[in-house]
Amino acid sequence: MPELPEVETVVRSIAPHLTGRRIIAAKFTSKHVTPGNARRLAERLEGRTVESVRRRGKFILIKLDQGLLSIHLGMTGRLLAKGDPEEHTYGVLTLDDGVILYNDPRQFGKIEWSPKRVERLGPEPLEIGLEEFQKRLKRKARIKPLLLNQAFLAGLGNIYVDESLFAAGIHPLASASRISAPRSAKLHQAIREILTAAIASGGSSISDYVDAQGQKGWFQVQHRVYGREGEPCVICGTPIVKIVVGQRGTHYCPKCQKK
DNA sequence: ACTAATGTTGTAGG
DNA sequence: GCCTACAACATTAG
Repeated sequence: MPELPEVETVVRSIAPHLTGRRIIAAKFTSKHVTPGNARRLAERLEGRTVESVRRRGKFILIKLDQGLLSIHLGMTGRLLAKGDPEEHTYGVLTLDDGVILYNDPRQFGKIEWSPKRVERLGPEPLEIGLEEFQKRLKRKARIKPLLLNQAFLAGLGNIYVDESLFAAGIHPLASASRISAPRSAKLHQAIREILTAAIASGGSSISDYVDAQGQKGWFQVQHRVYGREGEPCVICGTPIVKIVVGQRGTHYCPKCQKK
């Protein structure tokens, strides 16, 4: 479900329910979502008070009076501030006021204590400056897999990479180092504008994504290439093409996006 | 039955 | 170290 805008929306919608709350009890029931010792993780959480909730890349970081809890939603994770446990509920936090549920049918998500993975993340796409962005682009890799690399930039996923490359007029197979300065400047701006607009729309709900209240986002209606294979390009009318790049479905306009 | 899905990680090879 | 392809994780929907 989750790329930067979706995770940001979840953080904003869950924060009021978590901040200042005390965790009375915790229970985790998936060896995939909570690898290692789920029981010990629960014990570490019980009795703790939540100081703040923030996002870093696609991670939800919950700062406690002692320690840090991180939640990554994987592909189908949902963090909900209401409802009852269901078939695929693998985490329950009982608060002094309220309950937080973690649902995840595919169990690709992760709930961890002070994860090392967060330290390896690249810069935030909404914070990096143009100069630094262009400097980091001087690499041999193809632009699409590079933008998906969380150590390069933290938070972009398949939808927003395709949308950003379309907006910048860059072919997904283009070599990053060969993108001209005006083009990379356009890409930098496109990423910022698209992520900002997506956050304002509450994210994109393709299949699973909802916020902490169970509300869907609406940015999917503004997608210009993602999920539009065979449909006319909104700029030139050429049918949108779908190929595979780095094992990921990749949508682009063959006329508007040149290598 | 088969394929693809908003993600990440580990391995192998160039 | 960088880059690429492939497999794996588990479930659902078309």
